[in-house]
Amino acid sequence: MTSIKDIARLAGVSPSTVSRVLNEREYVRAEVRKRVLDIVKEQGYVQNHVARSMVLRRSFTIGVVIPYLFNMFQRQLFASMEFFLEQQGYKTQFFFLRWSDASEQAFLRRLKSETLDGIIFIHELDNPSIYRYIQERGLPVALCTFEKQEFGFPAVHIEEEASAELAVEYLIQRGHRNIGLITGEHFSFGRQREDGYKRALAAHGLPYTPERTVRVPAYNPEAGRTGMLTLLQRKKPLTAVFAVTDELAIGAIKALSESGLKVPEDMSVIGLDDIDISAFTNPGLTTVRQPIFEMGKKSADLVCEWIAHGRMQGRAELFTATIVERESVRTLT
Amino acid sequence: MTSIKDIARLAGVSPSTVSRVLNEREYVRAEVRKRVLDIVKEQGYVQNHVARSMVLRRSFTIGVVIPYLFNMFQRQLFASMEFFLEQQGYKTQFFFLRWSDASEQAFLRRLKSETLDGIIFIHELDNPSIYRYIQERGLPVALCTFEKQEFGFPAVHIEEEASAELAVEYLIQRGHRNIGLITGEHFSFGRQREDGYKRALAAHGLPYTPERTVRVPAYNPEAGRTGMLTLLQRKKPLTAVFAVTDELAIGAIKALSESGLKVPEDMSVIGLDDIDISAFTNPGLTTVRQPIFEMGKKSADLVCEWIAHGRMQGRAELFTATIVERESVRTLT
DNA sequence: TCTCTGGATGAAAACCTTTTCAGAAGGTAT
DNA sequence: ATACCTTCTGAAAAGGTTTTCATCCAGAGA
Repeated sequence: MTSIKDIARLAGVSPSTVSRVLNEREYVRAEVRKRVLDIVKEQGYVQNHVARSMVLRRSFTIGVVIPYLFNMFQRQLFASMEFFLEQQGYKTQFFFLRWSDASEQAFLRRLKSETLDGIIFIHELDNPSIYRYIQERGLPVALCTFEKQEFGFPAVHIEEEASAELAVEYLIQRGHRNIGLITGEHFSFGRQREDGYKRALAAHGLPYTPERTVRVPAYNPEAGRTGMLTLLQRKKPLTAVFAVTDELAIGAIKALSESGLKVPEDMSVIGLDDIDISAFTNPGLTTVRQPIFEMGKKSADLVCEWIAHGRMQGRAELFTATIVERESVRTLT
Repeated sequence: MTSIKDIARLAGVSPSTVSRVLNEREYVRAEVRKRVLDIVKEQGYVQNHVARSMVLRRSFTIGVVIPYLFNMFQRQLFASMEFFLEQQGYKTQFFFLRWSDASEQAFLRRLKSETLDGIIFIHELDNPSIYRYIQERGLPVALCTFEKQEFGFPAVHIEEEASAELAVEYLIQRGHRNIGLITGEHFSFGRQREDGYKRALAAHGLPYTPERTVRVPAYNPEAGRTGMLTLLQRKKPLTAVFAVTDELAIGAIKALSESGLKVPEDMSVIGLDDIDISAFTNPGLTTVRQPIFEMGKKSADLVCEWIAHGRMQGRAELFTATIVERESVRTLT
């Protein structure tokens, strides 16, 4: 491997000068610059990133923390982040966290050993020790899809409760009175969306009946399917269901068709997120759209600006969610 | 940040000794080892990974090259790789490549500057210069879902042609004679699956009619949708369609339902891949399953073993695909 | 002619590890 | 007592870069 020394020798200058050329410092004669650049090109030399990181004590790498079994919504989110991070000259290092203490501990160790320049969370951690470490170290950070009041980190998210309310409101306005809820465990957005559901009910004087709520262990289609099945089994009158994520909704629709029920004729279903695939289900899923792409961009910008300015720039970035009408909701007459 | 020197000073030994303890070398008194370990724990010290990579000239990092707009199949694949790589003590660095020369060049530069220990491709590159560079450098590598005869790299994949043949054969055996094909551009698997389609037709004495084939610019649902629409437009008699990927098939089903056609009553659809979501479409997608998880594991193992033994271990790993029967294919009577 | 100024350059230190080599201490065989 | 192992330890070099500091040189002003 050719090093900066080789280039220096070949160009008849010192390594310092080559470094200056490569990093576009001033104080180097145009003639010398050209000679160096020519040799660099000729030799196909590129800076050794490891050595560079070591001396500069920064890695030009942003960590992105994401659940190991990330869903399609999170996938689109991190694709968007990666795109903007790359655009600004940063590499992205993904950390896929499992839902275990061991996994979080391993992550903390890597965090300490790895010289990241910043970090974005798309995954809400229960254990505060990691957030605490980040705060103490003053590492630039952004939270995406949730917030942590206690730490005051910049957070990028929609108004979860209001968005859920929007979905249920949509159902109520179309004449639905007996509305089921499929939600999941863990993560504040689950609770918040549940609260939004209750608030919408309350706003219209509808009673909250616990039998119409089912709580499943994950936010994926399979969980949505079993959730819908148990809801059906309880035999409470039901004309519509709000699933707190699109993936749950997709599973719910599957369960309904398995049970010989038609969507939306026999049962309306509404989701929340608007992931890509929701436009391709049968029937097309009516849902509430999070501006995924923009949220990814904003998160990336937030850490990059923090790094550039040396201190935190914004606090919270609230995005608004909007209804996407497709075919999974019927108007009752 | 505490360094190995701080630990050494605190423990009253030299940095060399601390290093020996940390790397579990022999020749250090049990008593000293314990003292050092205690201080390490007390100080929460972890080795600086960058410095370590520099002196060892390896990064314990494997690169995974994947299309920027990776599909759900590739997503499951790389999740599986990441899992096994992590298990063997490697970090994973993802490279999301866009479909452009600039993107490939940028990747090559990073490849040169980054000291990766190995690399896995889930993305077939047209330009041979990258493969050539890897070969010259002797970098451990594995190809997943395709192969490159000229380079002799280890490759993990199914028999593409035979798998496609299996799908079409399934259709033929259920009485279908007029079978459409939706395939995409780029990537050898598209061509190979197309060949499999033709071979199945030929094996049963059925004519190949170009009007029943449509080639779309991508392998995603939207492309599948437009593909199906043009197929329908051509008004050739058709009772079944083979989409070369599940995502295409999902889009095709959507197009059919938009056109008022029922699957499988009016048209049968079969895919290939068996991605997670295929079990949740309506109707459930009949498809051909690639053993995604195992293929990811095998790819990871291949590079890890290459690294461990210092030279290439296997050449090609062929996996077999199997039919997954769901509800999107009807038997003609 | 002498001093000053400012641009251009190189030598060397620093970043944090690992590893080689040499040496010390203690034991054993001659 | 000497020579020779073993086991353990530390000093120093090495890895590839950036940056500080010192030096050199040319031109300007006195």
